[in-house]
Amino acid sequence: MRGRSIAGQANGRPWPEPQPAAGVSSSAEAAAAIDRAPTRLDDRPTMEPENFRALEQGLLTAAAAALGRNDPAGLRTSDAQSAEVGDLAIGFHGLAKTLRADPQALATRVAEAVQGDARFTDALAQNGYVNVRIARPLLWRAIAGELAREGASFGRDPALQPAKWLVEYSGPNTNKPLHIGHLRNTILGFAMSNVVRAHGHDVTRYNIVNDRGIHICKSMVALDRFAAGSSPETTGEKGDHLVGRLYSLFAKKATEEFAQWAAGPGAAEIEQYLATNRASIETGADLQLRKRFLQEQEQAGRKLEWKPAKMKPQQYPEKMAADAALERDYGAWLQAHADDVAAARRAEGLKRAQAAVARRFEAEVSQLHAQTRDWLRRWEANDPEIRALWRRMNDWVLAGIEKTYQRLGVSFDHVDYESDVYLAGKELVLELLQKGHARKLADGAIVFEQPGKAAGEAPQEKVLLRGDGTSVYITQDLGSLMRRYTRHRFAEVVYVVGSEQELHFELLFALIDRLVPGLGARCHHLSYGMVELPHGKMKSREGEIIEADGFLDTVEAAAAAQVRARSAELPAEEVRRRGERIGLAAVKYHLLKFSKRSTVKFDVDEALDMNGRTGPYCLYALARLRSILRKADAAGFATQLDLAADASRLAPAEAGLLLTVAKLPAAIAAGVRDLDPYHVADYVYGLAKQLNSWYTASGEDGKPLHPVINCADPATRGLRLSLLRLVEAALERALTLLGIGTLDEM
RNA sequence: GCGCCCGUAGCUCAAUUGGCUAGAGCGUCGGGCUUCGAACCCGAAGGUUGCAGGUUCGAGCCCUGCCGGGCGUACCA
Repeated sequence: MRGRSIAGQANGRPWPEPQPAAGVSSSAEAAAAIDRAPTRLDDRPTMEPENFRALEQGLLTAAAAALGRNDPAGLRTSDAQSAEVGDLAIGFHGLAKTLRADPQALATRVAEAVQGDARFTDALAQNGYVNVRIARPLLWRAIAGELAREGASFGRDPALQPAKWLVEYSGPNTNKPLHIGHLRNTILGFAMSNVVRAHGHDVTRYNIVNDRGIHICKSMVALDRFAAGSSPETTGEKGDHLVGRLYSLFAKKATEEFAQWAAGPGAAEIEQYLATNRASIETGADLQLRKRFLQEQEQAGRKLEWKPAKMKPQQYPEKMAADAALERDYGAWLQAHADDVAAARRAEGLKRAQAAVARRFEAEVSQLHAQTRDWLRRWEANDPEIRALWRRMNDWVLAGIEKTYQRLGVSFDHVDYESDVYLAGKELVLELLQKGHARKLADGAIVFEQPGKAAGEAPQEKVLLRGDGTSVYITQDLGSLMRRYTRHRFAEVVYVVGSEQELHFELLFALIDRLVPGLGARCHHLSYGMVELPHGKMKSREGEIIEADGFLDTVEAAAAAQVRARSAELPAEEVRRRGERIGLAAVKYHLLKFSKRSTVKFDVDEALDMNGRTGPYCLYALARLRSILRKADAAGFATQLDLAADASRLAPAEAGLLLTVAKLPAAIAAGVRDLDPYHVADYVYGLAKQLNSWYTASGEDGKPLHPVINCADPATRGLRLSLLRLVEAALERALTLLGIGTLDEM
């Protein structure tokens, strides 16, 4: 599993020509797909559309033909305005512009032509759109046929040119367990890789383990000095938790060491700092107090009014008077809070002094930090003793993290270790230098001039290689990216990394583009928002994190408690199993239901909530559906998909379900287009909701509108059972793409 | 300071990439279990899409300027 040596790997130049870009999605590709699709239904009326997409293309071609055009360029389908007016719509605003025509006139002409087409049963022209209803038998055969043919690969784009994709996600550190931030990354990345694969591409999943650097040395030193002999075997802890605890222990001991020093030999140094910086400290503290005062006032509805840009001159006197009053109150407030003022100044002074002195302390006084630095040097020098300890502790952590991946149900095809790749890239930087893309500073550092973003802004000098020849972050990423390219010749690569690293990836992609022209545009940063903790509600101190395993335990236990409450007779083991599934579904769906840019405010209560737009809701809809199928089976009814079912009996809600089933490929395509699995999460909920609504719908008399097992008419019952098979397949498929496992019973 | 992202219902978020009447969940109020699973369904109230201009047949989406928030701006990773 450990990555192979990369020695000599970077010698394969010159790099081969890049492959033609296999686009995420482009108009050219769409046009090519239209050309390829067998859509000339009007020429060959007996030909059946092989899938929903072909049906849409058939409609577009018919519309184009009605307007005297031989291809549907410039037209595309969208959702009908409502289910009452049709299944699909076409808007004519764009075409009207190029034709210098009235959109409504075009829509009317198309509506008239479509009326006479047996494939369509209704056409309504309104507001420059035509809303069309598709003949039910045709709709049924196209969609049911597509699912029957595609099976487990339902959702792919048959017109797609498959390409090689790499998706990198998770990126754990070996000094601590996974936390809630890793959880979003890992769930998002795994779902993304599934969605790209489902679209039809060849995907390789990558993980990158940050297993080297000063952080892991701290855990090692803590073990050495304060916990000698500890191991997962002796303490019974999960390896990642043990090492994480040692890392915290190091921080605690280092703080103690500093406090001791500050109270003794360092006291004079701190006092001196306080004396020299007194004025600045008092200003800083006072500013904070003023901010506090203004916040208090604002809550009471008062604030500084002086904003000349927004004021009319005649308002000036009034606003100035208001502000003056506020200032007077501030003076009084300060006097009333004299103790606070003194305390704030003391606290601010101490904070600054410690920050200022701590750096010197760490570098010159601290024994702990000295040992850590020494061990890092020995690690880099391949000291066998240090390497052995490092390897042992990394293995503890990785074994622990692997367990977390297993319970999450995520996996990788390749794992890179930074300890293997961190030296790669030096030669690439030298190559950039040779080719004139980078230059050398007086101290030997090699820098790249990243052009300024704003007009007139000076270019930023980015260091690619330090003066002493050592690598920085970008060096190793450049090396591993090139290594992956030479190995896989990928068409596209996706890095799932938080948005705070956008600049880094811009630089990385600009650099790789200099080495392999055109490659930069095929590298993507799936940049997602932060996971915020609700500070108010949870009293989470700064730096405190929610650790993944414990969090998952909490959610799964809460889900299990609900299962137990609902079905008391269930064996404990089954309660636990369902709790796991439901809890995981809740967490995963919560992390995927927002678009990627959105910051997720991780309210544990909200993630725990099983009602509303949640994972458990989706699981429930599917479990309910499966319950019907089970009972139908037991009653002796055929429940397999019947392509020849009489679709003319489809109720409106059922045609709607059928249409939604058919839109899974579009949701997947949108997910790939935006590099955001959120579209699939949105799809699942929409389908589940539609199913629940259909299920409970009743007529004026209060009787169920859509009985299945109790349906008196065998043909309708068969059709409904078939439809449920389709919905089941679509729900199962979409949830699986999100990495959410389903249940037969809840 | 500069750059990127964001600002939509009380709260949390969508909006088919510039198109039909801006939609969901939570919360609030009201209704629905003697028939296939109520972790459900139906209905109601709730919007000057931060503000001001501009482009367009058409703007939540594009442009400009403000206001407010987040992130970044390392020879850290």
